[in-house]
Amino acid sequence: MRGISKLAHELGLSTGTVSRALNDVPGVHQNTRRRVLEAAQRLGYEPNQAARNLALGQTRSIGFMIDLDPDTAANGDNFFMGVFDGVQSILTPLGLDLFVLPCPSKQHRFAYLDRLVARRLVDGMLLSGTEQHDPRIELLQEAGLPFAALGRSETEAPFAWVDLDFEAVAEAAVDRLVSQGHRRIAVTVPFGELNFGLVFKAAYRKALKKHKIAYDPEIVFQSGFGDEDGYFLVDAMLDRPDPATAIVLIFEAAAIGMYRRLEERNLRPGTDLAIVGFRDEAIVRHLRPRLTRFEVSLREVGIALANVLVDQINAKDQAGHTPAQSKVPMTLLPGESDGPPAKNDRRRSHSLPETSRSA
Amino acid sequence: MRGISKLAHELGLSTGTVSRALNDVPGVHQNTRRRVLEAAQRLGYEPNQAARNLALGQTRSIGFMIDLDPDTAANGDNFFMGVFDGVQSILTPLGLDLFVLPCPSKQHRFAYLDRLVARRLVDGMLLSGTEQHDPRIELLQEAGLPFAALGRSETEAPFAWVDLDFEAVAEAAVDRLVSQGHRRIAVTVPFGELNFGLVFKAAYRKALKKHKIAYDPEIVFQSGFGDEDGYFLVDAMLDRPDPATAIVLIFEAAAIGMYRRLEERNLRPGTDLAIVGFRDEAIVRHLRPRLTRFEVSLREVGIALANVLVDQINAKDQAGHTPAQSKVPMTLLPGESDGPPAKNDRRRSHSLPETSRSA
DNA sequence: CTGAAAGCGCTTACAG
DNA sequence: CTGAAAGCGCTTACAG
Repeated sequence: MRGISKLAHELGLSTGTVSRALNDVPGVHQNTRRRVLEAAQRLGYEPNQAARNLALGQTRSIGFMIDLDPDTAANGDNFFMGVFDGVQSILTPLGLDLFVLPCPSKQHRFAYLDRLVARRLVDGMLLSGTEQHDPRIELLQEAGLPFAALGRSETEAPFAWVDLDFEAVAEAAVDRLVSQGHRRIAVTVPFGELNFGLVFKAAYRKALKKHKIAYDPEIVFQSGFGDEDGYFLVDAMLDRPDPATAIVLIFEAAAIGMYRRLEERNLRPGTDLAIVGFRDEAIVRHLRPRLTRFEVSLREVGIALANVLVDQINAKDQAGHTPAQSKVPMTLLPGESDGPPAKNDRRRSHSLPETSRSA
Repeated sequence: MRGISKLAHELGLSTGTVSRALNDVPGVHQNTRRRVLEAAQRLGYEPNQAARNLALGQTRSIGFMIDLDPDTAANGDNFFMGVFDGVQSILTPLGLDLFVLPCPSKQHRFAYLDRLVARRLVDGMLLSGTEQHDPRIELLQEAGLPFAALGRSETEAPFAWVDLDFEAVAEAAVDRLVSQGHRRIAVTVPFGELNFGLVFKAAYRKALKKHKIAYDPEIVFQSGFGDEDGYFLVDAMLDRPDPATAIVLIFEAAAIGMYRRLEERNLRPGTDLAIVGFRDEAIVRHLRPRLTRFEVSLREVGIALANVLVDQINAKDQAGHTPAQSKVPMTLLPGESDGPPAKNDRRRSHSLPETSRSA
């Protein structure tokens, strides 16, 4: 005999009573409950999770799907740990466990999720790295599994999400650059289908419009998450007709590469090219001149995300429930990397050091 | 009706036969098997995980416990994603799922693990951030749950582990510095009980002995994982009698802070102070002068770790099985940050800029 | 080769 | 307030 029946046997009780005592079901004598709790404690009893899940039809656990794809993982690295902690701070008090489910780099995200969902492994799912059209969202909607996404998507039906306030970033950055005298402001967007690129671009266009600046797709640069992407960005930006005088990044690491390449070209960030960085991170904190960037609490992101999911779980089967959606604020940390445009443009040096990657 | 009984009903078969067909149990007619597989595919059937776990007494899944403790999380950030991918590459083909189990920053590691183990959530466990004495190891041994640790520990009974080859790092770094003419070589060790600090220090002492250099505990510096730790390290190193001429780091980010502080003091890494960095990472790749550092494949770490665990699982209940233990090689990437000691020591400037943190 | 039945360890109406 | 029993959805000896 093992598990709850062993415990019940030792106590001379039925498993039903023991179960009720353990689960705080009302209608158990106080003394009985005390005896049960004491014995459980003493014998180190914990209910078998599988049996409990089967009987209850739920798992009391939440999955958080992340990508191990090296392109985005480099980014995720400095992002998710903080988010997890925020998520846990909400879930743990509710008795919900968090399992992080890393999708192997070689596996298809949809197939990976599909299998997990069908196996009824978790009661709720957290998604990240949402794409413009993200079939995972429909999958979860059809499966009736409560979920919340870290990131928006163009998907038709409304769904629960939390996202960074990319609109605020675009507006604050453009406003600030314009007030410094910039009129030709470049931006970065991610490669591929990641939805935040769209969101950011739209907000950027809106901000330009506000200042009556024409939109020029030529100075919207695709970039990856690495600092080397910033390195190559400098040449791509400057070695073209009518180069921009400023750029707004939505990748943390890019600023590092940009600083390095600018230095190699004997140019100075903030003087010869204005740079507004993205998230405040240890890796950019010590750039000189100090990088203008945005602060966001990853813990708050996790908290918001967990709250939105819990709301979905509570509202399950509730007909007219509107999924919650919220943006986490990003506040500007002013630095000296985004000064006014240079009076005399010394950026087209003819004795440039070669970049390590040939064009 | 749902699940396997629904599937069986549609096919006019018993659940037993369907189960056997699905699980490749021999003794099912070929045509029957084909029909079952086809129907399962068509109806998107996946076995309920809880029911399967309960019937089998196993979960076919592996847990990987990580810490969300901010002190170490900053490190883990740039470490675990690569390791996960390596782990998955071994587990997935074996039909084992990986759940990452993040221990909330406020929760006690032992209690967190204890609960997971008692609930029989996984068939095997991967541990990280092992401490000198790590009670989690005994917990798992007593529970009889197969496990492998990323990192060694002083724990009595032998257990399965994979670790970075800190010995090779210490020896290669000291050899190289000595051959450049250094005799006074400092090292860093982590705060707290993390076991790799001990391992590294022992290897360092051994390497010194080889070169007949006396060990001086005064130049063994405790450090955290952040780049700011490197920043403060510079003053701690230099502003003392008889400062070391070289230092070996076992934290990636520290080099960044050191470079910055040295620059503020008008000193040059590699010329005024020799620095040997730790793991090659994007964040140190662009330091100039180029940082001498070590390369290790995180994927290989994950692969080794998963293999060691799988070996433990297979050997379960096997009496005389010796747990596998292995070190992942770290190979030197020579840079220019560790040149010979300066002829004239210009390190004690009397017009130092203040550090931002007062002493 | 297939089916009927027991069992995995819980929870929860239903009696008493 | 407590117990006996059914049921959650699988797997697997045991018959046939």
